[in-house]
Formats: sequence, C-alpha cells, structure tokens
Amino acid sequence: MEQFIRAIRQMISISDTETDSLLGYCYLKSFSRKTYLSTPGKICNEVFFITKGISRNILIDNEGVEHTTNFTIENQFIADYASFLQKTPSIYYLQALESIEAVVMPREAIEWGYHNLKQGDRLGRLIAEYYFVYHDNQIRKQYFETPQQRYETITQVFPDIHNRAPQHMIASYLGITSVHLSRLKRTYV
Amino acid sequence: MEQFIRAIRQMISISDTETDSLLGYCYLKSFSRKTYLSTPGKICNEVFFITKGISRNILIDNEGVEHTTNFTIENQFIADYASFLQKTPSIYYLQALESIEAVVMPREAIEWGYHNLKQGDRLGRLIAEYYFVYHDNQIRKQYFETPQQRYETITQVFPDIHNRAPQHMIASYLGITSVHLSRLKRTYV
DNA sequence: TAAAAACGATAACAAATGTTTAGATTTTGA
DNA sequence: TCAAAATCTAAACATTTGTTATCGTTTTTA
Repeated sequence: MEQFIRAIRQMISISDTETDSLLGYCYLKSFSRKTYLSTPGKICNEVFFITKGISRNILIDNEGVEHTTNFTIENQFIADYASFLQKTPSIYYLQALESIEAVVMPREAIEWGYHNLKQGDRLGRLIAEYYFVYHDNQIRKQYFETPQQRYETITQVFPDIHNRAPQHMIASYLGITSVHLSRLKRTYV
Repeated sequence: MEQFIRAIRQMISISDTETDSLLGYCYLKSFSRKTYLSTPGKICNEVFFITKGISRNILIDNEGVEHTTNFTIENQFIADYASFLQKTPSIYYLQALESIEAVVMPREAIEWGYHNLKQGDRLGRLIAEYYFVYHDNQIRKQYFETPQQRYETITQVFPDIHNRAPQHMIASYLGITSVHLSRLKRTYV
C-alpha cells in the first residue's frame, strides 16, 4: 500500500487520519497472467493502482480486430476512465501480461474522497488533468512521430517494454501490423 | 456574457456575487475571419468561450504539412489546454473561420476561481473531465468508424459544418487528403 | 520435459491511400 | 464588380501498408 499512498501524496496533501479512512475503502487484489482485470460491457466502477506487473488495454473493433491501445506498469493507475466518469459500459479488456498485484479503489472510495478529503476535488481535478495531458501527448505523437520513431522512443514511456510485451502487441499499440513493424525494423537498422 | 454564465452554471452552482467577481477578470474580444486567436510558441494563458462564429485548431507537422485537428463553435470553450495546464509552449494555431465574438478568460480569472469560488476546484475537475471524455471519444471513433462514416456523422458533433468549413479542412480533420475524401464521396453515393 | 502454442521474419501479392496535375466553378476581397 | 484566390473533382501514377502463407525458433503449459 505504501507505493499507493506515495502516489497520492505526490498529488495532494493528505493527513494520516484521512489516509487511513481512504484505505478502509480499498483492498488488494492479485491477477494471474492472461486473466482480465476488467472486461467490456460492464460499467467501470473501480480504479486499479498497479504495484507489480504490467497490463494492456484491448479493444475489439467492428471487424473483430483486436487493438492494444495502452500499457500500464507499476505505480500507475488504470481504469476505463471514460466509463467510470460517464457510467457507461466499458469497451476495454484490461489484461494482465504478467501476474499483477493491484490496489483496488472502488467508486465509493473515490466518491468518499471527493466529499470528505480536504483536497478531494483538487485530487479529482489533478487526476483528470493528468489523464488529459497523457491522452493529448499520445495524439500529438501521432502527428509528429512516425511509427519507427515511436517504436524507438517507446521505452521513454514504458521502460523495458520490449522485454515485457511481445512485438505484435507493440505494433498494434503503434497502429501498424506486426508484419509491417518487422519490415520497418529491417529497413532502418 | 449571458451564454458564458449559462455554460458555467451548467457545471457548478455559482452565486450572483461570485459571478460578478469572476466576470471582472474576463473581457470580450472580436476576431475577423482568417485571423488567429492564438499562435504556436507562446504559453497558452487564456481560455476562450466562443459566443459567435467558428474556429479551427491547426497543427503543422515536421514535414510542414498542416493538419486541422479540431473545430470549435458557439457556446464552446477553446484553448490549448495542455499548454495551459503545463505552462509549455502551445503548438496550435487557433484560426477564425468566420468572424468570431469570444469571452476571454485569462489565467488569473481561472486561478482566482480555483481559490475563491466555493466550487472552484470542482469546476476545474469537471472541465478537465469533460475534455478527457471528449478526447477519448475522438480516439474511439478512429477505431470504430471509417473516414466515410465519420464524414457522414460529423454534423452530430459540429452541426452545419459542411456549410461552415471547406471540405479540405474536414478531410484533414478526418485524417485523409481532400482528394481521397472526394473519391470516397463519389464511390459511396 | 515434451507437445502445443505463440512468436518473429520473410516473400509475394493485393488493396488502400497519397501525389501531382489539370480544369471548371465558386468565393473572396479590394 | 471584377480579378485573384480558393475550392472541388478527376485521372494517372506512385507509394505505403495490409493480407496471407510459410518456416524456423522460442515460450508456455500440461
């Protein structure tokens, strides 16, 4: 839980008493490799904080093609945040690529925080702003970097990803096929 | 200013006194067709609320190619929000496609609001969440809709856009060339 | 630990999309 | 109002990227 508290304290000031109350609403959960933290169709009612392991977001398009839209590693929060906010059904699989240890924050924990933590709304604002900036960066990269460049610099965002996720998932994340990525690597070495 | 207040009141409760103080930090500004509300390189220190007219976001990539990344119409807020939040140089041109009337909210207005409005942080949270959901929707569409479909349904997001923006800007917004859009229209009528 | 599954590279081919150029029409702005 | 600029379509061609299939290697799991 320490990593989790540390992550929160990086965003807001929170007393020990407040911390204890908040943790009362949260719990630990493990997921083994290839299992799902979350599946599509249900409203996302919990935010995970990963303390160990790595997951990916999977989206299946109308043609049945699977897309890896994101990875999440240690010390990061993960949820279908749009589903959580709007209370609409989630569209993602969140799949463990390695066995995962996570702190689960149910919706009640977060809403309790908004109403009872001194800096609750501020925390909510910072999280939403953080997510916004993260998303925005992903969009910018699509305009300013080619898939090759993004392949080469992906470790800045996900250190050691080349050893933790197979190449075809990275290709999917980059928006290209694994065959094409293989081709790009050959051409530009 | 009434439209502006109405937009704020849709998000939070705000008293008349608070409203008056907030408006004290804001002012009206006009832009004529083809001029820029904002240009790249400077930190975005103001948020615009458009009461009349339409603008587009323009981004120039490393090859010098211009991309229309967004449109903004009446009763919407517009800014390089990532630049505003991070205080990093903006990368967008915000260009008036028609003559525009806008309310300008300088950074001081917004920061004053965070510190002094009863629901200031809440307003900030809702705005960030709104932006997040909007962005997220744009990304989803890229997975679930073809450029044709997005061309056909774009009026759900930007009513009357076909009469307010030339086709090559819409094509750029859809991520394709104007030649290709022209081809798609021919094929699928 | 052995069989099965997943993985990555490669080649041949197909499809989608971009580039360039031209010309007719519409819109804009002095 | 009229010349200049912008716009849209079209065609021919080039390029990029995807699809399918194969094969040797690595990893997983029963």
